[in-house]
Amino acid sequence: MAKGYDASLFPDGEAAYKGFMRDHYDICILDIMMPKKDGFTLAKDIRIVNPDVPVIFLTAKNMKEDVLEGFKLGADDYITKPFSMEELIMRIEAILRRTSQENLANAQPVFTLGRYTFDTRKQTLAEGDEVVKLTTKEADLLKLLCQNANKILERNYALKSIWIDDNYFNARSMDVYITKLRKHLSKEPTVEIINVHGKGYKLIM
Amino acid sequence: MAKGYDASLFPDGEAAYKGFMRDHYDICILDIMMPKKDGFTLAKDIRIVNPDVPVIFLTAKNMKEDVLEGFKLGADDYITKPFSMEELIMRIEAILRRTSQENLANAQPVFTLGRYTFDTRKQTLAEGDEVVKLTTKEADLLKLLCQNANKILERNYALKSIWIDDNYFNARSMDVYITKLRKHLSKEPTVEIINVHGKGYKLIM
DNA sequence: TTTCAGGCTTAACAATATTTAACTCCGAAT
DNA sequence: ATTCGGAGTTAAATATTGTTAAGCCTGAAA
Repeated sequence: MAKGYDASLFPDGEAAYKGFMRDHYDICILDIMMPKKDGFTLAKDIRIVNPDVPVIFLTAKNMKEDVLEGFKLGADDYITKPFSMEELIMRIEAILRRTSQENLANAQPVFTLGRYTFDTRKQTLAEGDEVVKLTTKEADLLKLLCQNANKILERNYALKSIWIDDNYFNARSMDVYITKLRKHLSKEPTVEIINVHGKGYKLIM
Repeated sequence: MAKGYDASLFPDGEAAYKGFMRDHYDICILDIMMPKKDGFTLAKDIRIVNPDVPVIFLTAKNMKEDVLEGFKLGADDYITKPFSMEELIMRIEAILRRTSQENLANAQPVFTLGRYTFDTRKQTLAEGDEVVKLTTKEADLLKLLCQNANKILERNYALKSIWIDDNYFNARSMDVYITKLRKHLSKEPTVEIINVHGKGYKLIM
């Protein structure tokens, strides 16, 4: 898609809900007037499952009550049609700028994992004077886990990000790398990679 | 001031700049058309000193170029006059919700259940030195119960939150997990999960 | 160009987690 | 007291994850 975003478009509220449950999204842009499930209802359902994902409402209506209703549901912004694509993109970026502190974590080249020090650039895991070289995949996966420390790293997200394609075999491959990372980190009991069944993995530290 | 905010109002851009340098502000709402120093220039000056403070532009003009210009300067929102005070407040709160989010949502990670200690992050239930690993679903459900301790946890809510869909089979599944949790907690008579017929469950402690 | 080692994937099987099923029990309403 | 739907329990079935090792590919050394 243009501007380097990877986006999904759904024909109605129910399809959007199913899509949201299946994959990871950084932001939701909901049309209030949608077939089957309107934007407000969809936002409520999404909030039950994920209280944090940013939501922007999109509507032709310009009624004050609707705008207030939207913000009460925890909207991050509210755009009335007609609007320019530039403005929508600007507003999306304004929100993501605040939301994804990943940019900060992304920039971070070195993580401290208990007694270990993980250097993402050198791809090394050091414990005192003992330095272990990690393979590229090991380092990529550990980096993602560190960036999402104490939060869930979704399978889909990790697979798409490291393996590009999230098929069965790549998922098995990822499991293998989780095992390897657990072995690498096994000396440090305060650091743990736990599985979140059906969702992904979480680095606890 | 109304709504519990502590706000300062400045007659022009220069006064606002001096005010900003003197005191701490959580958010800036800048009118673009101001005497002495316009909103854009002021925003640039503020950004030099503080790249993080949220900025909202306020203007009578509705020109696209202005809006885009504002967002390029790192605006968090952009409101055109006339606007209602409610909407302004809603938009301010939407931004502050994101900005001042020191993981209030993640809230309490550890609960004490009589002799047991439940760690939601590690998904463990500890009794002295004996630590039991809970499965994801067990931990999710127990967490919901703890968050609603001594209050009723409604079936629908729990199902939507953990199982996504609240159909018959998932309700049966939830029953199974209630049984498991009761077994896990069986050594502690002061903690009990009771059923509220037709409504849900209540964690008594 | 051939060989080899490292890195990654695939396969096979083991262990866990979750759902479904079958049946029992209980509480509220008639 | 009877009936019915929700709730409780256990076990089997299914799905997901964990682990080990074999196989395959590729780039660097010989």
